Amino acid sequence: MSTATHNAEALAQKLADSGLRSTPQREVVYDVLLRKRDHPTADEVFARVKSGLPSISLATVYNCLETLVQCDLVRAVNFERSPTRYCPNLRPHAHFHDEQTGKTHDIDLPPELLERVSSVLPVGYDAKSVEIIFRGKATKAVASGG
Amino acid sequence: MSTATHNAEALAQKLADSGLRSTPQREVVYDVLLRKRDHPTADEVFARVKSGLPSISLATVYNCLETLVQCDLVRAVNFERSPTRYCPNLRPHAHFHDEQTGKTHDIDLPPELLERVSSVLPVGYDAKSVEIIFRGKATKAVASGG
DNA sequence: CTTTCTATTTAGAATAGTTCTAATTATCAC
DNA sequence: GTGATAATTAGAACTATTCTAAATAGAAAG
Repeated sequence: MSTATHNAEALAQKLADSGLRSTPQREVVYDVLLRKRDHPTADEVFARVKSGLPSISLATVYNCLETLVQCDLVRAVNFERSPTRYCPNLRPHAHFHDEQTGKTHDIDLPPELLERVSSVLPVGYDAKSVEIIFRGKATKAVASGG
Repeated sequence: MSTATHNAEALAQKLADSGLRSTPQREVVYDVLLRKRDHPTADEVFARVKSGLPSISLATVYNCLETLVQCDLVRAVNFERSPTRYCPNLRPHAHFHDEQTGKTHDIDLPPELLERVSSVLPVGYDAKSVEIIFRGKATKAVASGG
């Protein structure tokens, strides 16, 4: 079984779990995110998706991205007020935003760190998620742009 | 010397450090942020400022807020794509975003925690700032809404 | 395999927050 | 005061996103 097929099946499963259907649009959008993990914006996803599915609309791309986020297959990442970026990395990680290049890098986190961070919350605060964003410059060429 | 006067002087000093002038608009905007630390949006700041300076324009409020952020007197805080909120707390702190109420709470951080978090960055990543955002619900009434 | 029902997609309009533009006003150095 | 520069202003413009209403597709029932 090809990787694309495998992804499509995993996607179909996750969608079904939420009572949603798998569609060509959702498959292609998800596949685009998995293929090039450079934290594209909705517009960029739209451009990439069109090569495989020329008739897709931007509204659908937004819909599909939103759906994938709801199903916990994708994370939405925001830096200030720039367009939302999408990230299929489900491992615990922070984001590093390179202010010179505009690129976004995933920074893997040791699992105990998120616990340590969450432990600073006073009684009465119940966090569902923690997000860590670094800003600065990456002085070396590194993988995973965006 | 009153607190407001003290703040105004601290502001004037910080502005001067950046080669900028102190103006009534900048003073009032800053004062509004200090008076009620509930992470207001630009619109909310505008509404509050107008009672003291009815002729101020929204564009000026945006300009002043931007200036204060540049001078490191105020932090801009973004949650997803909702309007930017402004925070005069300069101590190291995270933000807790209560999804039920929409309110934002400051979470003070032990200074070593930010170092610990920054220490996960691989060689080649030079972070100028770290931001930590919690999302969830605050189960008890607590100070510092917004 | 048609009908029915609902989910999904679509194009384009609408919205919201913010930034830009060009003109006016205030302030500083002389 | 005069000229130069900084700051403010109203309103237009912009951009990312969401909404709307109509068209399409797919599953389920018969």
